[in-house]
Amino acid sequence: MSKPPNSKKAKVMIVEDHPMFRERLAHLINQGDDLEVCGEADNIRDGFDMILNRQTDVAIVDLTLKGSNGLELIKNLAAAGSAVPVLVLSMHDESLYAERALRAGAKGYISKHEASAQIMTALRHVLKGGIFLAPAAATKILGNLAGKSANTKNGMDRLTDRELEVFDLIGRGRSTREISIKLTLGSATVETYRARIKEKLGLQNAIQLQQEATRWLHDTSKAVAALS
Amino acid sequence: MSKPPNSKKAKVMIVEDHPMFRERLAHLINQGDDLEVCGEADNIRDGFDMILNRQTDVAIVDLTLKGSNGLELIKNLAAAGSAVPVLVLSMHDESLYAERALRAGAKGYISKHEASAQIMTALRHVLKGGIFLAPAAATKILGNLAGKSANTKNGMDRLTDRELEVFDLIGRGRSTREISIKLTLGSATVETYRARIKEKLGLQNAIQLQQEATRWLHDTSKAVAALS
DNA sequence: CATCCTGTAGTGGAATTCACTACAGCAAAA
DNA sequence: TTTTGCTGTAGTGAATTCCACTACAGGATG
Repeated sequence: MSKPPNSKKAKVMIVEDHPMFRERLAHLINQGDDLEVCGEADNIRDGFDMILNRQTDVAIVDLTLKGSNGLELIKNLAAAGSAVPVLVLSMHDESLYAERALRAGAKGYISKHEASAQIMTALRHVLKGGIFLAPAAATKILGNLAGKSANTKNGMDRLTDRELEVFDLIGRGRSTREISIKLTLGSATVETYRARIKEKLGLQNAIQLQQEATRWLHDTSKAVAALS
Repeated sequence: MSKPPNSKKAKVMIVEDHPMFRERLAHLINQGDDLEVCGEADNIRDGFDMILNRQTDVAIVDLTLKGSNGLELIKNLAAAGSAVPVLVLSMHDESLYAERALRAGAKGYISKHEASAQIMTALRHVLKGGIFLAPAAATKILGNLAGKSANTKNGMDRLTDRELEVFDLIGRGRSTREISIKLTLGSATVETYRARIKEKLGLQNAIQLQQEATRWLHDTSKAVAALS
């Protein structure tokens, strides 16, 4: 591998499946004199391999990759004993995901809606070993850790990672069978998740489940509600 | 900045709420010698004003802005008699959105997952007056339009009273059986309505039907709320 | 009058949903 | 250090629903 021996720059791995976003990110990273992109991936497999094989110093990972869940990648890295700090990027502001990401082993969580300077700040902070969290997410998580009472958690918070993944797919209109294929599971397993989700969210039947999921996806990706 | 005086650049308006994405887009647009960014907005209000006031030649609009739906912006533009062609950007690949966008008056629909070159191609195509659609969405929509060529009413308008009634109840989460009871019909009859609705709206299966109905109800109730 | 559209309904097989049960791994609790 | 509880995974069989067709009558339309 031919690489400049002079590099004191920290190596950053990008795992992100929106080309435009990735390009911009790469550009910003390479612009400073302290960071350089050492690889880009648009799926968890490549991301995983590259992070482990290229002496990565820090990784910036999108949670919602097209093939599968970025959470998966983070868990795999942790399981493989990787010490590479990970900053999670997400288009959901929902601190729901922030908590899950941190639990999975990420060192930071930032929304794609943030200004680029803010994202770079977060990246550098995480590289230095810090934890980066947006204020909103931070208060929520801290609150959760403090309160700790399980019954405080309402609705969606109670869903496990896997359940949430299935819920999301349901909202995207995927049938049980499609979901089972996508996640490489038996359809019986997906059925179990559906049943558990229904139970946790207090839904009566498949129709309500479908509706809740559709609405949830609709509402979380768009509308933060009227300014009234 | 070498700007050939003989060639007027087309003015592009960007309405997109992810800063990183917007920056990259602006950069790509300004890079060529045929286009230039004439404004950027991250919400529909600013977007609307700027498109109308700055002799915009083409607009590129994200469908999922925070605060509200980009669809709204497109409809408003159409209502205001604007002739500015709009290319819709979306992170949903779902062709359901593509159809809605075109109906609302957009001239093109492209996913954010596409490569940047592809997006620029789409933008230029739309600027020149063309319609740009990804193959998947195209086949679906054309299929819908094909059968009853030219002048059939679009979408919902084609539903008969009874069908609309059923559609509404579906959106409210009623099962086929519940609907049949509520309307004092045989459940077989309701099934027939479901089948006809699916056919008229070009829906593939029960899941899509459910989703469409849910969304429709959601949208219309939101519209009603906006009026008051 | 021939046809299309709409409201209503039936049939039978394919597919999905649902209510249970099962079990292993792991973490928290006792 | 057992025990308990949650999570991820999967199976079974019965109940329900979906779906593709077919059917027919009363209007509207051409």
